[in-house]
Amino acid sequence: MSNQPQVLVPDTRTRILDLAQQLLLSRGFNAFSYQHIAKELAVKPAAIHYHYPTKEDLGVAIIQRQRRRLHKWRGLPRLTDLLPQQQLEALFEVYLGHLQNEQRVCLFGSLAAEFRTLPEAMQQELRLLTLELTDFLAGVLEAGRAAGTIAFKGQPTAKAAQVLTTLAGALQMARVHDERQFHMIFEQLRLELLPE
Amino acid sequence: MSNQPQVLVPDTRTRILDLAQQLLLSRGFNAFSYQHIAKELAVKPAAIHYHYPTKEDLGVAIIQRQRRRLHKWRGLPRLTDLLPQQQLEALFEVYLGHLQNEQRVCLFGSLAAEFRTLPEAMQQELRLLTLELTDFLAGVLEAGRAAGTIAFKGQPTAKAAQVLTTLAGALQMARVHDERQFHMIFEQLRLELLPE
DNA sequence: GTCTATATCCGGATAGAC
DNA sequence: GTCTATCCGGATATAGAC
Repeated sequence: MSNQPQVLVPDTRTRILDLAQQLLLSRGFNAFSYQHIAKELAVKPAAIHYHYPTKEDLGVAIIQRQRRRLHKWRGLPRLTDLLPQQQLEALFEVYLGHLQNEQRVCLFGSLAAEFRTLPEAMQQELRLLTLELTDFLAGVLEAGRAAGTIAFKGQPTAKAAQVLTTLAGALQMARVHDERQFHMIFEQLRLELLPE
Repeated sequence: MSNQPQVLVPDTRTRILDLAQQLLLSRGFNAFSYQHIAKELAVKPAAIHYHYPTKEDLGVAIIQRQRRRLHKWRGLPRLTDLLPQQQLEALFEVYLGHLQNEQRVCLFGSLAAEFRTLPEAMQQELRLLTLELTDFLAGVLEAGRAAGTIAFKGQPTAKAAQVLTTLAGALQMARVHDERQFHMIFEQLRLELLPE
């Protein structure tokens, strides 16, 4: 789920975006500043403003990139060739990755709490991201149930929304407590969806 | 889940706490200020500092009051006399109440995202609150399963943690999208836990 | 218990030199 | 593309009058 050409050191613009996303996920949108980024990258805040004039631009860019990554990821043969239950496992792996990156929260989980304080453009992008993610998962769940390898009651869309909010919440739990809380919830999900 | 004596107009100290909690739930901890509270209550920021010297004091007071309310609520005969599945429904009602109050998020869902930016004392109080809530729900689930009226696989503690994070996440979903998203997830939960 | 006045700091953002 | 310098607003917080 990385989309860089083989460049060892990304350009400044990308390094800003990478770091901003890291800070967003670990501190929230209102609690990170251009100065945080500037200090870490050893540049001045004005340089950041050159690439992203306003904080809103920066926030929007983060979410849009994540949407592009999702689209690309959904289309990878490495993913589309998999069986539904394997695609579900692949999605689980992404969330496990969040946990291990010391980030411990996904974009939705980071932005939902302060949603009402976000610029309109960011709100709209986040809505699109969650809709697209839900849509993808609903398709996987439906196909898995048809094939008899994924189990759940009710409508695929409802179940997909439930699973995604649970995963987001589980990452938040890991932040408040520790990894074991996440794995507890995680295994509970797996137990219910993928019974042998 | 209200613990005021029959006073029509609460004292300033309480009005501050009430409003601060409302602001916390709707904007997050870092995005509300003493000035917001002061303007709404038609007093000056210095008056707030008199009652709660620092913002940390205010934040801690909010969580501690919620913990006291939970303890009181758990012990009410109106609750303890109920059957497990009814206690579960009563808990669901609390979350439905959040939704209808235009608040649309619980304390955990509000604070988890910016957790790392919170004062240590608030972090500790929030940990205690979630532990106590999980403990309560785990007991209800276990009793319900023993009585054959609540259905779930796995350990009661794991299921309790999963249900609570799902509820927290569902409220966040309602904020990002609309109430229907919440009800979808909500009915999915009910469908799985309380089958007829 | 609430006010005025103020100290201090940090946030996002812009102008213009290099 | 990055810098220096600066503006402006808003944040938490305190001192001391009333």
